[in-house]
Amino acid sequence: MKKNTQCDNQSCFLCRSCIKEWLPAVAANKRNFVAKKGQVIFSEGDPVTGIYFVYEGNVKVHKKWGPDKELIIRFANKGAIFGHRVLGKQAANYPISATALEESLICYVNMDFFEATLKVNPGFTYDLMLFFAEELKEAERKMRNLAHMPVKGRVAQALISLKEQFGTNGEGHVDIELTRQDLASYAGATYETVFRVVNEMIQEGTIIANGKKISITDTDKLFALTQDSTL
Amino acid sequence: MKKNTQCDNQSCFLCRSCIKEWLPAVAANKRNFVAKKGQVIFSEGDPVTGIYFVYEGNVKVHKKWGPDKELIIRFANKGAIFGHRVLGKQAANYPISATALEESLICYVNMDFFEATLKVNPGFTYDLMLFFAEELKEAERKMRNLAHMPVKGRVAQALISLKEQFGTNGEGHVDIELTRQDLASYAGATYETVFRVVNEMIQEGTIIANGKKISITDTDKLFALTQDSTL
DNA sequence: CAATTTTTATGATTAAAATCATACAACAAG
DNA sequence: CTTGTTGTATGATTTTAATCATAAAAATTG
Repeated sequence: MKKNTQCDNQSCFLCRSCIKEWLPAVAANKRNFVAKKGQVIFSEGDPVTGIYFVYEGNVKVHKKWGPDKELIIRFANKGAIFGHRVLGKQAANYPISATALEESLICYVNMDFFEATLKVNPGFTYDLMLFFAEELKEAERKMRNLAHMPVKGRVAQALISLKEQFGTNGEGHVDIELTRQDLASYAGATYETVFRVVNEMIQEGTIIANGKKISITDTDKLFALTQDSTL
Repeated sequence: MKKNTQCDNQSCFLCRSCIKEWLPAVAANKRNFVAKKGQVIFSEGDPVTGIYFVYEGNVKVHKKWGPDKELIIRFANKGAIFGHRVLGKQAANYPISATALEESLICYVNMDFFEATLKVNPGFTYDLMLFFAEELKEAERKMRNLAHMPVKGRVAQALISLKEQFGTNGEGHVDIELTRQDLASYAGATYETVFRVVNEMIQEGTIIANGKKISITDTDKLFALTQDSTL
């Protein structure tokens, strides 16, 4: 049950994409820490000090609206980078919050070191650019979905994305346990609406849910919900 | 009234960010062409062949939903890059469509040359990455807005963004003429709803509209519409 | 393990925004 | 310059999803 308190210096986005010669510098400059379940790692509006990586665990990246609404932008799990939206700006603020969904081992490097890394590793800069391009493509798809796709489709899409990111475990259910509220925030809808929509999906035999454990039983039907009906 | 048919090799994102020594290569590889008003430059799903820049004019980047709905992701005007979401992938497809809103002078480079440019110009890669980071931050804000902000706020935000991007001309109105339908597609709402909301804003003295010419008369009031009321 | 907090569950009501319907104006094209 | 198309204008109706209200489980914690 003893957990690691240090990362292995080779799994995260940073260590994978920079040249080997730079790894000792990373090791010297990184700071590992454990974030407890529910712990806010940084909050929207906080001054930017550095960039984060997930070595183990799962972190939600979210953006608030009012006191009790939020949109979950993405989940950062093993290897993922977060807090990277603000680069090249001095004294900027994080545009999003990051909260651990489970106990997570986080790796942190400050901004100066991160910028040095970019300078020394053109390959890393290139990979980061590709990653951004991919995220942007995805973000634009989600924007379109939020604007035009009904909630049921968005929930279906959310489940598909979760399955893609987290895979399925031995019992066949998507390997992440989210509260219905978090699923709702990820789909961009309210808890109640998502609750109803999930029930419909269960009724229709598209998914099976046992509390937070959700299995997709009819991938085609789920996928069909994400398509506009007119095609 | 004679218009340019060639760009000046110095104004667009590409020419501004790469080293001077590379400019002759750009000049040799670029292809300029004029896109007429309403002309579809490429369409969602088309195979990717290269990257585009706007030398003059205005291009909407949009994503369809069904036969008669779309979300306008952004407008690309003087100097802007578009069609850049898909990089590092061979044989991918454009995830969005690009349509000229007015007669525009476009500059095109094929994918091979663009990737060569990235290799030879680490500074360009870096700038492109920063640009992506900025766009992503903006996209995430828009996602949150689409999920939680009412239409009126989204229209207000759309007008503010348009003013930021296009400025105001001599008569004080935002220097872009959009159909109400395009404004609606940009705000992620229907024509009718936007029509009503714009009328409200006029009534409330926030903006003045003379057909497609829109002036912002009360910036504070407009801005207030984009904030969540609970703060 | 009792107490508190969080999460799930579900019906009833309301509000927001989409859809439908229709008319007219402006503009482009033959 | 008349005809078709595109954009504007607006009321009525319907749909979707949010809000409100309340209860019961479940999970966490002192």
